Amino acid sequence: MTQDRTPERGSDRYNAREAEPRWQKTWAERGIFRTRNDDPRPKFYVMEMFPYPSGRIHIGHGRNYVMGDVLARYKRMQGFNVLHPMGWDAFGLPAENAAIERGIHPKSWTYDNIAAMREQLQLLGLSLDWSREIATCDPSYYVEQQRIFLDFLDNGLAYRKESEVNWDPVDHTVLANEQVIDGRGWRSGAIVERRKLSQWFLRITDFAQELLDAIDTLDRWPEKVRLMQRNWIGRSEGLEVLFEFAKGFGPEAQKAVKVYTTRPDTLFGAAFVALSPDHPLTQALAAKSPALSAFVAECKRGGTSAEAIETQEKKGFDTGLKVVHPLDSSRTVPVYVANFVLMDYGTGAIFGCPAHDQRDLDFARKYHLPVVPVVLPPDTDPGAFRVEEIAYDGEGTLFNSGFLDGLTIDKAKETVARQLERFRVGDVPQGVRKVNFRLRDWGISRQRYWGCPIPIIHCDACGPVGVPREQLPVRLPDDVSFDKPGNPLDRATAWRDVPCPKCGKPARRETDTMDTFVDSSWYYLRYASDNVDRPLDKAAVAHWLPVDQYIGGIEHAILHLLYSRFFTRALKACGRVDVSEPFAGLFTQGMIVHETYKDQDGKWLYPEEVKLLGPGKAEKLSDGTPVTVSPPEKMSKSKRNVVAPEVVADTYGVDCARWFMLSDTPPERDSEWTQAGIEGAWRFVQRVWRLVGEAIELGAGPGAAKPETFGAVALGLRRASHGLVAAVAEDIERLRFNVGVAHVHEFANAFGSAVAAARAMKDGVPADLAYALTEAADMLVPVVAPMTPHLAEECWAALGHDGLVAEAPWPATEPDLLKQDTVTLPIQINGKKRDDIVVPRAATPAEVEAAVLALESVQRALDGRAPKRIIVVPQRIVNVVA
RNA sequence: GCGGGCGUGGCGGAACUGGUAGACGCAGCGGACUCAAAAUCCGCCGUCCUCACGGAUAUGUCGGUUCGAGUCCGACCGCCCGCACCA
Repeated sequence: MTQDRTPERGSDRYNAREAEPRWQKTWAERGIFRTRNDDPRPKFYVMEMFPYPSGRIHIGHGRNYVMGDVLARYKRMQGFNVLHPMGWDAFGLPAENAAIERGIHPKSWTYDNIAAMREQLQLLGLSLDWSREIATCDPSYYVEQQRIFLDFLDNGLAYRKESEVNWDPVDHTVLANEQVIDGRGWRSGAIVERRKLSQWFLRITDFAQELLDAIDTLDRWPEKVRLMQRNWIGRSEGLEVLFEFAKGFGPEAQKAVKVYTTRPDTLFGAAFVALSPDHPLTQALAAKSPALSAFVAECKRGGTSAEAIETQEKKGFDTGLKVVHPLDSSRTVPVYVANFVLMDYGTGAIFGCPAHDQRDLDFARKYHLPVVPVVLPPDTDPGAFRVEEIAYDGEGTLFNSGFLDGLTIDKAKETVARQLERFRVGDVPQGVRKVNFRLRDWGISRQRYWGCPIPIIHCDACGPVGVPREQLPVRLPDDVSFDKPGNPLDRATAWRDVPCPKCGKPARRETDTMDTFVDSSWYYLRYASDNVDRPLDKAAVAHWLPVDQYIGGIEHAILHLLYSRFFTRALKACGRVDVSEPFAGLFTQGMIVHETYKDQDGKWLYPEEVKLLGPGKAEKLSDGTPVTVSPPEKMSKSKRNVVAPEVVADTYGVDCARWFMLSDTPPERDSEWTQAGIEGAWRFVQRVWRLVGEAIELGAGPGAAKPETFGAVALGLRRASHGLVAAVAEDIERLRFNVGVAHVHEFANAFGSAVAAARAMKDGVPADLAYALTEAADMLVPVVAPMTPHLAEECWAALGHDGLVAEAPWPATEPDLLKQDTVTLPIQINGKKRDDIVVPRAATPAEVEAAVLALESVQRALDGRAPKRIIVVPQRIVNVVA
């Protein structure tokens, strides 16, 4: 294995193009990244969010894989049994679009893309266990997903209900919210209708409280993500209150309407009650009132987009009904239908307190309803307090509120709750405490072809029946056509029409498929099995989970991560796994951005079509015409500001790309890809190669005996070497790759100085320095191995080591070399640095003080006076207060 | 509107729990080597004053706590991100 590649000094360049494929082949042949479940070493599970196989990757996609790879390789060297898998999030809409637009079958489009992207990923030299590769579109993967669905069904975690969707009447398809633009379908341009369909839901809300509480335990997640999840779950504590209709002002069918409020303290400020347009009472009233019916229709026309909602005016319709105030039977309050009241939150009805809620205030001003303030801000004169255009939602004490006057908001809430719990309407309490969540159950039905089939057969007699497990998987039929709008599965009669498993009568398969978020909610469990064709292996899952470090984009902060957290809990409830939290550590990496270039005709140009002339200046390579350079943006095919990994590999080698991606910018921030940057990385790679060459030439070589004593130069180098090992270990553990890179650079400078010193010695290199030079190279190479693995292998072999550095242990450090015998203390006078002093590390504060007072600079500053105070912070600093 | 984060040289950024601000890299400038260039190596590189020694000043702005503040507290300015009729 060991080859003679001793670089000749100065003349020999490291040839990445030749070396990189060679080492990748060696790794693959030896299968060193294949992980065994029965390995006795402690486990470490690191994974990056798996990619959607969209076609080809650009270098921007590589960043998170490289970061995960550095950690995986480092942990292996630290003696862990590392699981570092890869797979494909392979179902989804783009494959169907390709089928519609280009006539390519989604399956072949997807698998072709997977093949191309797998090759590109392998080019990056990632230490992945490809034997556990999965593709979510493969029946071997989704068969288990169908079993899981049936388990959920059996355990009451999956159910069917009517739900509204965005329906495109031209394409005959359901649209996601983001596919609705200005109320029209993004492809057809048809006005989108809201249609009710019977769909499958997963009961994530059963776990709302647990999902919320457990966020507190995720101490290795970014605070930002934890906060986003808390907000998304959106717990609120409130009260459901029955408002009885006033005599002669109620509907016939019911005595009272139930509203939900988190501010029962403001009840005395109630000016109106408002119902959702979808409220059953509204529907009943609209049936008899054409005017109300028209108003409801108008409300439904509004778009669902954020902008549409934001700009939408508050509108109401006075039903003419009146309710009695729950705490003051002498008062009545009008009942409106209002466009801003949501049916699927709380009870679909609210009471409005205009003085303390901006939305209610806007509504009240429009319909000339009374605005009575009931919460008085601290230190405010009750006579002078007015609410005009801005509602007051701050702290204060109650007033204008009868028996609540003088209470704090919290006390008043409690008092009202107790009161209304005692009051009765008929035989039920008028008020009931209620916790509500913003989180809704997860609708997973998609009216699409390219997704996991829902294993259900609909029978007119038996209803929806689960496909018997021995008949799984329900495979997607290949023979479908995309020449007509709508879901091809609806027309695949040979596949669709089957007998009912229960009664045998003619029935039909469910033609909806699952949301692709289902596919990604459990794939990290699938990797745990070393045979992915069998059902989830509970023991393997228990062994590997939770994932120790998960790395991916911030765009998945809410849905994917919340769904995954739900899935582990739901599977646990079904007895399938024993883990609750899937990801112990989460890291969200930044994107790679690149300048964009446009020629004079406004056409986007690829970076390789452009010659850079200076900051912000460039010309077209082909004809020398000026090019407009715009600030860096996320790499995207449409703007052509992409760099292909193959091109980088060919010119500089992938180690350069890896090194550059890890350099300079903190990994959680966006990083700019530049020509100067990749060239800097190239210089560094060559520099390491040269330094190793110098160490081979000047050093003691492998197996040399360690000298008894070391001179100043050798000792200095040894301290630097051992310090490097310790520093970079910590940097990688903390995922601070940019700092790790800086530490390696710093060491390279020290190494270079020691080499120069060795060369300058007339009588040859002394044994102590020769030993230190070899040791320095033997430490530097494993330290850079996680980051530039190919270069490291080449150096490792050149240094005369037999095995692979990828399998070598992380270098051991000598504790004595990590601490200095003396320390340099900065000396401050009145907080300003005036001098330095070198003292023994163990010096007592009294000794330091004496030495400091003897300093000429201190004497000069004191000018004969005694110092007021001397602060000695051991091993840090001394401050003399004059 | 609500919530969160961030402001450090020409640029990316470093600075452990309050203890030498600007590590390291990029760009720039000067030098060595070379017929010349590339590569490489050495030196300089926040701002202002000074030939220099040295000094002053400096982490968005203003104030506070402290022997000492980039770091802690308060107010303000600017930028970025998330959520958004959730009662």
